This record gives sequence, structure tokens and C-alpha cells, in this order.
Amino acid sequence: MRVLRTGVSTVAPHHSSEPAGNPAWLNTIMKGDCVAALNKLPSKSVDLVFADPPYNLQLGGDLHRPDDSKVDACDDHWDQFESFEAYDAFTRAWLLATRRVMKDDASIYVIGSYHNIFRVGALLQDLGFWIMNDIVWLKSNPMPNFRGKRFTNAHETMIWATKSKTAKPTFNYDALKTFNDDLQMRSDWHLPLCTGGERLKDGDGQKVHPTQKPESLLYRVLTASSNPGDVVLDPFFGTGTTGAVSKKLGRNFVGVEREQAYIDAATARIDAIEMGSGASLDMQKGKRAEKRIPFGNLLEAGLLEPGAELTCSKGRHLAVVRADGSLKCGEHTGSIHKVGALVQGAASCNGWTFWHIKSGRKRSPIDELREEIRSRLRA
Amino acid sequence: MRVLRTGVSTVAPHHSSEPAGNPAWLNTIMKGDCVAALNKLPSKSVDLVFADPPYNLQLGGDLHRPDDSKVDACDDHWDQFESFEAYDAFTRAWLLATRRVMKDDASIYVIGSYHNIFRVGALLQDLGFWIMNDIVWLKSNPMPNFRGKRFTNAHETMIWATKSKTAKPTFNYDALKTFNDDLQMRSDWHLPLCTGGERLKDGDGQKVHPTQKPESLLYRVLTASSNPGDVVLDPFFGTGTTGAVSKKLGRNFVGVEREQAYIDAATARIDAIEMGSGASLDMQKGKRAEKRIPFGNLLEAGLLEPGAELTCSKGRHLAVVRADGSLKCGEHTGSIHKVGALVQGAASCNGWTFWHIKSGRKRSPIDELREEIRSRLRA
DNA sequence: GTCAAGTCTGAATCGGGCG
DNA sequence: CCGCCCGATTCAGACTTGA
Repeated sequence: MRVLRTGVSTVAPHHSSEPAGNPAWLNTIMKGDCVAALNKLPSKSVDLVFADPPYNLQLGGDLHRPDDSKVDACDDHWDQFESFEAYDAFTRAWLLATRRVMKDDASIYVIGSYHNIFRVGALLQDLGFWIMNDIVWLKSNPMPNFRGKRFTNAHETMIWATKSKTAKPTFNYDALKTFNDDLQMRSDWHLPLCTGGERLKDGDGQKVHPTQKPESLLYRVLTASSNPGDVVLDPFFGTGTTGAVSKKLGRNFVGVEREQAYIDAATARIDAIEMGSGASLDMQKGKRAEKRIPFGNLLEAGLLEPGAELTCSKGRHLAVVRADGSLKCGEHTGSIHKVGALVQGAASCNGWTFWHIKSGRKRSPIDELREEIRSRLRA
Repeated sequence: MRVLRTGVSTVAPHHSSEPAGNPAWLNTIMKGDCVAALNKLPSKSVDLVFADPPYNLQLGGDLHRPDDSKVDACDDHWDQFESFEAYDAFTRAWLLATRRVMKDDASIYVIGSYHNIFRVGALLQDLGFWIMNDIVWLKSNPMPNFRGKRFTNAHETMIWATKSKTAKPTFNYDALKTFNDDLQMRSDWHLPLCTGGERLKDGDGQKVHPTQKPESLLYRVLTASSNPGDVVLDPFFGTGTTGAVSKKLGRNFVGVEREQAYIDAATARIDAIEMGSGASLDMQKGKRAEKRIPFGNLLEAGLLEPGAELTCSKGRHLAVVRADGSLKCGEHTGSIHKVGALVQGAASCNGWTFWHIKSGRKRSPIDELREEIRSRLRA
């Protein structure tokens, strides 16, 4: 993996036509300031953004455990801001730079704690982003509150947003539902902290980065809001969890990071990963992904004859199929959906599952005939 | 209980010296606009504030369930704001009015959803409040996402703050820890919605208030951040959950509410409560039951790789694991349970015990990997 | 009275392609 | 851009109904 240094830019200015193949910045870490680096990327070029910005923790003095050991707090210089105004200006700048490189239907996830997430969320709204969900990452093993003065801070908050209210972001609903044992994925995610072998350590056994995120978190974000081959941007790349999971899941990434030590650790980490590929990356698809079969096809295929009689599952309503693929039920005529809605007095109706045909003694939904057509098309 | 109408104020102007005994406004509902009513209270007079302001939901058209029934949305006039600016101005005004009546060491809790909570949190910080925690109320029974377009919105967020960084708020650490089976109370609270007998209904069986909060939530807030005899203010009193729990726990309350229908319901509700008769009021504890582990967690945790091969115990059926946690076995795809049922021609199947993975020469059920996750979560 | 099956509902920013 | 219309989409828990 190459590292592009944006301070001494090795990224060529972007003209309207990219050379064939992947652009030079793909699957690289750009070194330098977040906004300056993002400004070197072409606009509308990324599908998903995961951002883990500085939390502006505003820590006071040292904190000691009951056994008097010192807590290794996040007091790095990059987490120091003079005021809320300074933090807001910083946030607004990187959000705007990020917004420019997002495709119109791209998603952005920003993670934070109560120190910064309210400011981030309000600014997202002020800048015209549209919030889809907030998600809480519940830590199974959070650090306890040693002083007993507050609740154990056992979660962080992620905001999922799009560029605008009208955006139609990728959301792999069916894949997530399957992933979650056939229940809808909820806004609360129970995941352990990044510890043990996953946590990057330096030669002295010290952790390389104070707030390394667990791969499980990124795994779920990428599964939810991207597809294989998509481009995932992380403007605060750190030790590269986003890049690592992107590579495993067959996504492309681009990162921005200022600190050379983090870049070095991330580069080694990602180089050691084998790129995911092939059928194992296929996402579980739902009915929406299936090709649309007009009702008339059933007549063309000979699966139904004009004059065939359809009923609802209880046999209460009776309709006749006409040669043009419309139904007639008493005074009502129209599509299977329209007539189904009319006879029920409902606002809408899925005619495929509402209408049944007699096969032997039992009634089966005409959806089974549609499935027969689909299987013929696949063959 | 008396109701004070602040429009035709029955509250005498407050001088520096209160007459002996409780002030007239104690344990009453003040009718009228929130800010105007609060301005009639003496400064620095309350110990705890619980505020459930309008969420500014910005709903679009109607939403229907899959069975075509209409969702009874919260579309009340009091939740309509013209813009974020209007909502911010409203929020700033009631926060400032509330701040004045808070004692220096008082606590304030504000609850909201992603529609409004980020604005509330940022404004709290801008006005000099000091955030102690954010707390997530995880709903065991939230409304599902009917269209499959987002994560199930399964939580709301509460912010606990003080008037300033130097405040020393009440925090009954030991009481909470005892309640929580001798573990520190965490920032995630697992509580069901307010339904059933607790939910106030009118003569037609319709809910009186669209967003009545569960008493369990207030019980925990009051236990954490107040003492018997304290004064608890709720500037958006609604149907009076704050007043009801205050009375049960031997706290004093003062509420502000604009809608007469809510005031009537709250008055009857609170009058029916016997002070301190809280035997039935056990604080809802965190769930002790074993947590459900979705199959996808095995991939996130790295215990299975995409592409891994699973078989039944005899090795007869072979399935491949995909990155999204679905299985593929011939033409069949879906969850471990669904595919297990399909390959056996069974109606249902426990995928955890049906599917095995080879470890060395023998096959072991993937249930053992789930147990490994559980032990990590316990650690 | 018991149990099983069916109904109802909860702070919701809930569609998309084609003409 | 607007309108039409196809047709996809739900979990937990309390309550009601009926055998």
C-alpha cells in the first residue's frame, strides 16, 4: 500500500477525466491536514464516510484508580481545543470538505461521546445533512467510573446521515436482518471494546492509538451502508480500522491522517490483510432486488388462462382474469393490486399475495406462479 | 392537588422571604406557557429538573403498517416548528428560564431523540451547563421500521447536566449500585415503553398523551439525582409522570403545562396516589437474562471468516458463510436457521446446533463459538 | 377458569421507477 | 418535476376472543 503525502502532494490535480483504472488515491493514506487532503480528492467520489473525529474531551487533572494506578487518558495534543467555538469551526470545516467528496447518495457515519456528539449532530443538521438514525454502541466492557460520581459511561453515539433529505443511501436491510437472526437490526449495537490481539501495540507493549475502534463496529457499518467495490473514506484514519475492514470486505478505502506513527502502524496492519473477494461477499438480497414480473407474463407463459378465477385466501372475493391481464370483480376492474385494494376497501394491496388460485383442493397465492417464471428465467 | 393558572396568576410575587411552610406553587401544576410560568417561580428553588420537550419530529405523510393499518403518529400542534432556528430559539428560552430556578447544585435531565437532542445538547453547552452523562433509554419493545429503510429506532437519549462545571449534584451512587445487583449503574437503561395499565386512556380508550413516559424511567432519575423532600420541576408536565413518581418517592414537584386535557388527566392521576406508597415501585433492573447473540457477531468477532464451510453433524449438507452473516447452500440462501430448515425440508430449525464447523478432525456445532462470544462479553 | 390464537399498538423525520 | 401505480414491509407485549 502506498502512502500519499499531501503536504508535498503526490496527488495530481484532478481533471474531469480520470485515467482508466483506479485513481492514484484509492486504497492509500493521505498524510496531512484533513481539510487540505480532502480538497485534493475529486468531488462526489466516495460512497461511504466513517469519521471518528477528536472528541474534545476537556479532561482536568490525572485520574487514578482505587489502587492508585494512573488511568492512561486520551490527552493527546490533537484532542485539545480552546473552546466550543474552536471545536465547531474545526467540525464545520471537515464536514464541508467531506460533503464535497461524497456522492449524492453517499452515507456518513460520525462517532463521538457526549463531549462532542451534540455539536457534531447540530452542525450536520445546520449544514443540510439529513439524519437517518443515531446508533448507540454499547460497550460490554467499559471503563468503570472510579470516583462513583457519575453513571458508568458505557456507550458511544454514532450518527448516520446523508447529504440531503432526498438522498437514497445504500441500506442492506435484508443482509442485516439475516445477520441478526431474522430480526430487524436495531439502533443499539452491543459490541466489546477493541482489546487483546486486535489492539495494536508498539515495541514497548504500549497501545499505539488511544481510541482504536473495534473492527466489529466497522464491519457492521460497512455491511449496512456499502457494497463490494464501493469507496469508503475515513478522514481521521488513525491506525486504520476502516481500511482494514474495507479490505477484508472487498471495499476500497481512502484515509487521511496527520501522525506518521499512526500511518506506519496502519500501513503495516492493512498490508498484512488479504483482500476479500468472490461470492462470500455477496449480500443477502430481498424481493426488491428481484426482477419485476408483470402479471400479464403469467398469461403469456400459459400459467394462467383468460377467464381463470382468482379468490382471496378465504375464498370470499372472486375475480376473473381477462386476456389483457386485468381483473374483474363485480363492478371493479383493474390491476391485481388495484382490484385487491378496492374489494378490501384498503388504501393499497399487494395483489401477488392477496389473490389465490385453486390447485387441487387448496388455494395458493399467484406469487407462486411468479416464482415459477423467475426460476425459468434463471435457468 | 391545586392547579395554579399562571395566565390569571394566583402565584404571589416572590419576595426574598417566603412565609413559613411550603410555598403555594409546591406540588401544583402551573397552567400556561413554559417560560412565563417559570418566571413566576423564585430563583434557585428547585433541586432537580426533568424535561421532555417537543421533539420537532418533522414527519411527512402518513405511514402504514404492512397490514395497511395507519400508524397513530405524533402530529400534535405543539410539536410543529418552522425551522431549526425556531426550535433553537424555543429551546434556548426554556433552558434559560429553567436555569434561573435551579439551585446551584441542581441537576437537569432532558430527554429527546435524534431529531432534537443534538440541538438541545449543544445549546446546554453553549449556555454554560456542564454535561455529566448522556444516558440511553433502550426500549425493549420499540415500534419496528415498517419500510425496511433504516435501523429500528430503539432508543432515546437523555442528557444529565448541571448549571456549571463546579456544581456538586446529588448522585446516590450506592443506592443505584445496590439496585443494580452491586454493579455500577451504567449509562444504558433497558426499560419497556409505557403501555398497558400504566398508559392513561380517555373515555374512548384513546391514549391521552402521545408520548407518556414510563414511571420506571422517572423512578431511576429521581433515585439517582434527588433526595426525599427535594423539589422536582417538570416544565413539560404532560400527563404528569414526573409528578406521580415524585409523590410516590416522597419528593415535591412543580409542573408547567399548557393543555387543559393533560392537566386534568395528570391531576386525577396524582390525586389517586398515596404519598410514599411505592411498594410496587421496584426499580426496573438491567436484564439478567442471557443476551441473544446474532450469528453475524461471529463474523464481526473474527471467529468465522467469510467463505467458511459449515456442515450438518453428519457432513451431508454443505453451506458457505457469506460476509453478511447469511448462508448459501445450493440455491438456498438466508439465515442459519432458514437455510437449515430448507435443506431438511423442515418447518424450522435451530441453526446453532444444526450447523457444524470442522476443528481438527471432528465437527463441532457453531453453538460453541456463540458460547465463546458470551464468555468474552462476560469478561 | 385455562390456554391458544388473533388483534392492537408504540415519539417514525419509513419507496421507487417509469412516463 | 410531477403523477401514477406497482408492490414491499413489523417486533414485543398487552389485550381480546373463543374453544
